[in-house]
Amino acid sequence: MMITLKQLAEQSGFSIRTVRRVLANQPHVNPEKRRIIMELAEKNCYVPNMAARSLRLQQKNCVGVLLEDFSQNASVNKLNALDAALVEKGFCPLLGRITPGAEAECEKMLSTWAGVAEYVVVFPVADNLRINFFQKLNKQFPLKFIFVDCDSTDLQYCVPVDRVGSVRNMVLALAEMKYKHLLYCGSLLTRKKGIEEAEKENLPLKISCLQAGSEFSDGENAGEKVLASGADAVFFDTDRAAAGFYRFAAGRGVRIPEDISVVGFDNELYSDILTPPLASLAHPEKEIAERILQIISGDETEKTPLKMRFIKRKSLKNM
Amino acid sequence: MMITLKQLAEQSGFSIRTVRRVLANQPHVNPEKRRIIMELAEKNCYVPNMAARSLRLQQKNCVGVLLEDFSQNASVNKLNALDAALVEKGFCPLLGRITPGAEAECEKMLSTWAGVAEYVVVFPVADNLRINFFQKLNKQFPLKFIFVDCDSTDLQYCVPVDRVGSVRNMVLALAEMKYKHLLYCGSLLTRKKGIEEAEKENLPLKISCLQAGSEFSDGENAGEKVLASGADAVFFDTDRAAAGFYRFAAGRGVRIPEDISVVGFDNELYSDILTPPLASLAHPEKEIAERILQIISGDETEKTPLKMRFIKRKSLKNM
DNA sequence: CTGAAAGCGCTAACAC
DNA sequence: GTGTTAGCGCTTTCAG
Repeated sequence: MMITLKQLAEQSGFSIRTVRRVLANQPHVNPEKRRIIMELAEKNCYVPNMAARSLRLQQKNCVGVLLEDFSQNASVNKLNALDAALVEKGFCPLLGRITPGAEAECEKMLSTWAGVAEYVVVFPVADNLRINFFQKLNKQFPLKFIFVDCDSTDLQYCVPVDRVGSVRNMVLALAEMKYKHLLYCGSLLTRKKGIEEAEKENLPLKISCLQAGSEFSDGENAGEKVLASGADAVFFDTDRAAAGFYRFAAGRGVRIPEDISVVGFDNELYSDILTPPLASLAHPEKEIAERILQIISGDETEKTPLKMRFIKRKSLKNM
Repeated sequence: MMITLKQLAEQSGFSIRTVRRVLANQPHVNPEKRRIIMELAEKNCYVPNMAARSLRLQQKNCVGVLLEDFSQNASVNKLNALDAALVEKGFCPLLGRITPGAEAECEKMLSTWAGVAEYVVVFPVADNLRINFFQKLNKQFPLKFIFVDCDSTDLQYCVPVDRVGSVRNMVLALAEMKYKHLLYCGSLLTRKKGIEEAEKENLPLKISCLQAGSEFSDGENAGEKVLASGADAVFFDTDRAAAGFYRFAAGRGVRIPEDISVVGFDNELYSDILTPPLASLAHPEKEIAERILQIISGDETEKTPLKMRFIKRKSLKNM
């Protein structure tokens, strides 16, 4: 099935060393012999065995990627950007998942990564981080974990994303756009803190809060209260919740953005497809991938938290 | 960094063989020695080296997964289902991408999979399959390719999905729901053929076709012509195109499903979030994953093409 | 019950 | 220019 150097050596009549020289493009080989060996290798589709190579060189060219959720929270966008960056540098992404409640399976999986991967990138659903579990992993496995978008400083490597500051900046931007009254509808800590940071600025913008969940149905169910608030703009925990509000609005004949403007969070794949396109805070996928590669390459220079991008779309006025 | 069996043997004073017995839970070890070795291994977080293990056992426990697109065509749903199934059986998914135009990089990546993976699952964007390239891969690499949702019979392993028959059945279902006039708006071959198959049934349902692309903007731009057709139901190539029509409808005050019912294709993550929720043909992700695992496990029994599920939602009448 | 040793495929130091 | 050989960490056969 898989031809080896040794077999190539036997079949060609030359030694392993010479065959190796040819296949590794090293000098000091008789051109004629080189040609013969090259042909033989191509004919037999020689491909080096990665397991043997890793073992011998003591180098691991896989990078583990751990996702909590394949369908939400724009994690797929991050995976996409990271995958592209990894492959470009010759690394192979090993895909895994952390399912809350299935920690044992996760550990089993990680143990099969030892020896082929050195780093493991973890994309946790933030605000939902089980720090203890990750710290245990950090100690238990001969793997270097890189935690993305996670505030703890105890963990070996981190790619911090400043959600709080990004929310704050978004609020400032809304104030600049002459909005009068912003309602925050949600319950996630980072969003709340960002709102509070913005409040400290004494903006000419009234800010009020409505406690609600972060799912589609939460946004839909909060609809009446959102309207009752009299706000001219509403910010939701997630694009999902914002999409729920869209449905409520459609049912009630509420016009977006004429009656009320809407901002979501995560910039999901569908945000642009909704009508009107939903303004949202986008994760800096590219920059995250870059940082991760810096860490893996050993030149970890930048440590400042990354910012999210405020994507203005037609769910805001004058877009 | 990573402790080895040999080091464990040296530190404990016993032989590699004995240490191995303990760690592999094999019998015939003095209980006291077992205890000592066990403790030492735990203290040092011993994890077996996968590269060495693969090499020695000549078995590959990674499975490559090749995606064409991370954001469209519900490929993420399939990836999700496959990943879950693979991990459950103790396989590690190796993630890769096929970018049209970047075949060379794809080959480079595949060559790094040799020795750690035996099978590679390919999720091509159907109707867009570059058979030649895949056949070349099949010959060139010591890897067994499993092509999902792909009609060619020349390729070693296949998990066929009967798109044509599924479209046909969807049309029959619409006829049963008393629709009078269905418009197919698109250009993809499998959809067209499915429509043709349905036409052969002489249904009490007028069927007409409108040539259009499969992207969001295509659905949006086709809006006027769709209305002009007088159809009471329209079927698009993709959910994306259907979502484009939603936007047109919102702008023109066209009510879905009162004025016209809509059906998409792919059952994207957002289809349920649109207002009204978009009826669509869903890929049989779970069944695909099952078939793939059957092939990998060597008991390839079922060969009949899988069917897609017609997901009825409120973009249809009386839902 | 325990240990010595071979070998998976690859790489590279060392000879000639 | 070319060949021999040790060894990465693990598994297993064979001897004691």
